[in-house]
Amino acid sequence: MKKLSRKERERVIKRDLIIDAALHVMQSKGFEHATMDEIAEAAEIGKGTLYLYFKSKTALYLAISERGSRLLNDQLGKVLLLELPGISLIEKMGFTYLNFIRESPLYFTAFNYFEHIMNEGKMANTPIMEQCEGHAIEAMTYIVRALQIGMQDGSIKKSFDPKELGVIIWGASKGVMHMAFLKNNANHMKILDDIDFDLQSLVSGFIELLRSGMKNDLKS
Amino acid sequence: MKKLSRKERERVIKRDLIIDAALHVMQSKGFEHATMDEIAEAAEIGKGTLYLYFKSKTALYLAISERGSRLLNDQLGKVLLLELPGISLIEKMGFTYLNFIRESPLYFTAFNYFEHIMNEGKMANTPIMEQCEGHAIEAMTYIVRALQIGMQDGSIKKSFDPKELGVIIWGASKGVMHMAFLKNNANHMKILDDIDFDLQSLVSGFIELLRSGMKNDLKS
Amino acid sequence: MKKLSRKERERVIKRDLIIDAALHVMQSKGFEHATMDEIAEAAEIGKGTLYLYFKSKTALYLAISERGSRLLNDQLGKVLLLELPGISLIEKMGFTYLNFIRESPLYFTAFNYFEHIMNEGKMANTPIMEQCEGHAIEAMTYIVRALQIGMQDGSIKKSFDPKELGVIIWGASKGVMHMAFLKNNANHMKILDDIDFDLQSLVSGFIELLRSGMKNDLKS
Amino acid sequence: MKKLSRKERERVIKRDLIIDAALHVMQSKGFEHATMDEIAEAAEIGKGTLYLYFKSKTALYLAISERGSRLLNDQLGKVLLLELPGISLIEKMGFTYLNFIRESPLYFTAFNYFEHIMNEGKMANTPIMEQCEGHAIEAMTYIVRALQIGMQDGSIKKSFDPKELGVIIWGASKGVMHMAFLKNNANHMKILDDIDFDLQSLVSGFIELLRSGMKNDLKS
DNA sequence: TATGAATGAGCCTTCATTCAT
DNA sequence: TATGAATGAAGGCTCATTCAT
Repeated sequence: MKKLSRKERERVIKRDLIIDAALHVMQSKGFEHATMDEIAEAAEIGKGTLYLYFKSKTALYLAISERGSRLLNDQLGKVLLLELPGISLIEKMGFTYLNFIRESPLYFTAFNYFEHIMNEGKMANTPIMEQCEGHAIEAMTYIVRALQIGMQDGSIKKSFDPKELGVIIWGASKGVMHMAFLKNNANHMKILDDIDFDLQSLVSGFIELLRSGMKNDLKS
Repeated sequence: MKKLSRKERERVIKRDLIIDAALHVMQSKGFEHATMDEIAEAAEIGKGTLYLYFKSKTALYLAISERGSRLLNDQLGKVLLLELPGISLIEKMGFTYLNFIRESPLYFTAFNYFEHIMNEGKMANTPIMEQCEGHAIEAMTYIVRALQIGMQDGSIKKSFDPKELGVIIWGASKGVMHMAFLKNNANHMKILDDIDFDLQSLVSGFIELLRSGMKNDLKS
Repeated sequence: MKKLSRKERERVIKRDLIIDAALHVMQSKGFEHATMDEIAEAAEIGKGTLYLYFKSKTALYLAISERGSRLLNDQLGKVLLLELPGISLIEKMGFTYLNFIRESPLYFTAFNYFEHIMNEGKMANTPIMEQCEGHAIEAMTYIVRALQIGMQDGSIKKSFDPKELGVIIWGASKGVMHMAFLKNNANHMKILDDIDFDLQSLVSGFIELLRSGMKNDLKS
Repeated sequence: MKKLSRKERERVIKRDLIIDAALHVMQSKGFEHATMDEIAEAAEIGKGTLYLYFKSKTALYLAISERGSRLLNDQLGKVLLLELPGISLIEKMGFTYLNFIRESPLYFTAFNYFEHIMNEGKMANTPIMEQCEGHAIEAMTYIVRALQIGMQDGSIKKSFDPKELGVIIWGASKGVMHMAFLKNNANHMKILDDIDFDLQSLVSGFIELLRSGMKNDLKS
């Protein structure tokens, strides 16, 4: 499509390396305890340079979220191309989400950060914010499309509004993922010790619950 | 039961007034941007007095969460006493949660704060922290009990492990509530504008989804 | 002499109990980390009551110092009554000081506190301050008297000015005691580990040094 | 020896300027009443910059002590190179110490602060702390060496253990210096008014006392 | 473009002292 | 006389952001 000059290409690469470094720092220090100094050092650049690439700490965090949701959307988009009944698409999307989070759990935190920022009304109308929001809309759209396909092929009940159901599934998925993460943490709640589950089994159960709940039981 | 002296009663009342003030400040400033100075001023007490009642900012935040979950548990506990099939108990609990959050949305944020603190491992072994955890366990127990009742009375499938299903429902509920809040906020995502829903309808849909998913379809 | 009413006697007793408690708290917390709250609690009185007996934290500290130097002076005064050559009186006073500090090391810190306060010019002209200063003058006087006796009975060189020598001995003694305390502490300097000494041996050496230095060698 | 880059040299210079400023503030406010704000203002830098050079208030204090003891050791070390009997070396060291303190009395307070910190066990194992301790050991070593020389050349009695005697001299010297300072202060004890002495005469007297006490009287 | 020294607003927390009861 | 709840000044420290080189 558009051709980037060498300078521009180098800039994009460096930007990505900074995000890599930022993710690395957050893995050990936690999302909000990571300082710009540490990130700059980890990226092996000066702090001033860091600010050349990201206008603020928030912008850097959002860039992480943006990258994460972009990568996730790539995978969700491919699921939608499969020749499967709608309900199976939803199921596949669920496991796609699960695997993505399992491999890069930090993005999960980053997504939450994006929503936090949006809620606070900060950085409205900035390009990065709009990109993030665009990705969120895209993800929602994939889910809604799969639901619509399912309602048309008869695999999913028509009693739900597809958009509303999309929001429900999206929200509920995040909640279940969050719960699973709590257990994985060193300082989780005692109650979770009594229950034998992990990320995989919890999400599987959740997807099975969804499947049963959405399934069209009527003979047509 | 136990009789508190006048001093003790006054102390409890004042403590509650401080929590009220803290909640009020957070409504305008947001949970983490509220400062101890502002809270003290809102409570019309000196900053030193504030520290007399709450050893740290975190302890104050946790006290808010503790109060919230205590109030919620009171309501959940009463639901469990109703003579209803298990699946209806779950449904009622869902709406109880919904209404509680609608009336006191700040507690929702406070719950999340508690989990955040627990995850970070701060303040482990403090009384307030253990109270909060106790409440969380209690809430989970109410859900699991309702599920067990439902499995016995035949209103809920037996294919799920009740405890694991409890975790799923608990997590998913929080996720859906969170989604609904995003919409209610002034700076919500554009995608949510296209969809006609509110807290009520979204949770209703979610509960209906749960109901269908858990319902025992077999003739016995 | 003067007769104290019952009220006055009780007040003196209580004052002493508070000083006991304060000393006890300082033993564990250290002189400057002891708070008025802890001291009041240890004395089993209210904080307000504490302020009825001592106008300020500094006044309390000075009262400790005052008691300490009063007790020490009592002992020094008795030494002066002994029928001994002056140089032996000095020696005896040195060991008296040593034993007093060994039995009640906290007074040593209290003495230093008094000098600290005096240096800062705080609380000048208060009764307690003047009492403390009076005790210090008294202690100095005992030393000077012993020196004068020694110079008269020929046991001590006359080449020194007795008052100046008194100041030297007084200051040097405190410095040596301080050094010995450093060794007794858990976190003392490594250099002190290489040397085999304790409070007793160090002070003995010091007194022997003094004795030799002051001794009159000339045949008269 | 080692070559510092321009940046490194500038940093060292600035660090020294900050220490100068800190010393200046302490001259008027006293050691512990000097605040980081005041010191930063006196150094004409921001508070953040101050923390860039010194990690904590304690670290700054220790840096002052470190500089002081380094400067003093330089002078003590040179004394040891002189071709003089041991007893004269000790005497010269005494006057070296005296003059050093007279010219930079604040270092005297700083030395005491170092011992205070060491006693409390704070900041153990930090580089600055170890430097300070190293300097203290070095100073002690100079004294002990001079004593050993004196015992070998016959100018000092062999009846003392040189190390123990070193500790005694070191401690006693500090005590006498301290006493002399009390007199110089605006709010000194009245008793000192009656005595005609100053830093110089007091220390001279003390050194004469030491000399007599240590001198070898035996004809060899 | 790259740097990193400098900044300073802002926060939490402590604790001696007061005073109404 | 006794109390202890209330106070608020004061201080140390962090860290995102800027800017001169």
